[in-house]
Amino acid sequence: MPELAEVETVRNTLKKRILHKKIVNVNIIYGKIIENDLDEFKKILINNEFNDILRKGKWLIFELNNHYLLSHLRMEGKYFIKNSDEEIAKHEHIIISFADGTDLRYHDTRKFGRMKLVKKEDLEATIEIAKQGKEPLDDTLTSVYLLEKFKGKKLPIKTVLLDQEIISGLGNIYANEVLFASGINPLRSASSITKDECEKIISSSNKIIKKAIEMGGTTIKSYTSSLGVTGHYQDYLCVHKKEGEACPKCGKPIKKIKIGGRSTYYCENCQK
DNA sequence: AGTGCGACCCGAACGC
DNA sequence: TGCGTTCGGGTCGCAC
Repeated sequence: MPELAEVETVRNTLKKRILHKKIVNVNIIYGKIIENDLDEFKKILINNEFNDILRKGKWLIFELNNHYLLSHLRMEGKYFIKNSDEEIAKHEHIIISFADGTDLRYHDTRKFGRMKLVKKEDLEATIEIAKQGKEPLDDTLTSVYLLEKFKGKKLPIKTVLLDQEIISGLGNIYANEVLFASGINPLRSASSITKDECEKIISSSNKIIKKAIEMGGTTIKSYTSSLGVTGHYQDYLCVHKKEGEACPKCGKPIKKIKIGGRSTYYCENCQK
């Protein structure tokens, strides 16, 4: 559950459930998720509380007193809310217990997610946050901005759309979908993209991300959030994971290739 | 600097 | 059936 839309869904659902509850215990089962010293991590969280949850790109930002907890779900990170007396399930790696007898549990089959505590004053300088580019829904994401970023880049446009320092929040699934919606061949170099095509990329990203947020995100693998929200955007995918199926526009079979080591799906006929 | 690629993980899907 | 192998997903770090 990798992308901006999913992270936004998690943010909204968790906000309703965990704010202003005193943290009484932290149980770390798999520590490599956490980038801080583990004792330090526990010490800062215990007796603290979450005051708000923010988001930047695909990073969740839990606001504590004096600190922020950054959390990146990567592919399969999930948060569950459970009663503290429930048995710890497989793949639950970090358990944050509240005074009211509930837990916030971080579950990650692939153990790819990351967490990091930073002091409040250090947030903006934190490399993971500082590097984030403009978000698809941000008004300041303009064709002028994209043209400037694409200038001189020989890399395929597909690869460049995945660069979080340029557009923050697009992952492999949506990059495939955005290029299909924009009628752009994923192999073209970023520098060959015209201003008009930049406009198309922006409007398609907007449309796709908005729809995906509305649908609770995409779920290639079955995903149910802590609150029973299931992503339904997969019902709207045009090309991703559709190798050999008919293109929704022209009916020719969808092709699958690798670009920069990543699966890329597109229609040769519709994407020039 | 820009670019390319392996490493990190492990369940699912695939091949035999 | 059961085994071994491959793949995928986002990001970092290292090598060129």
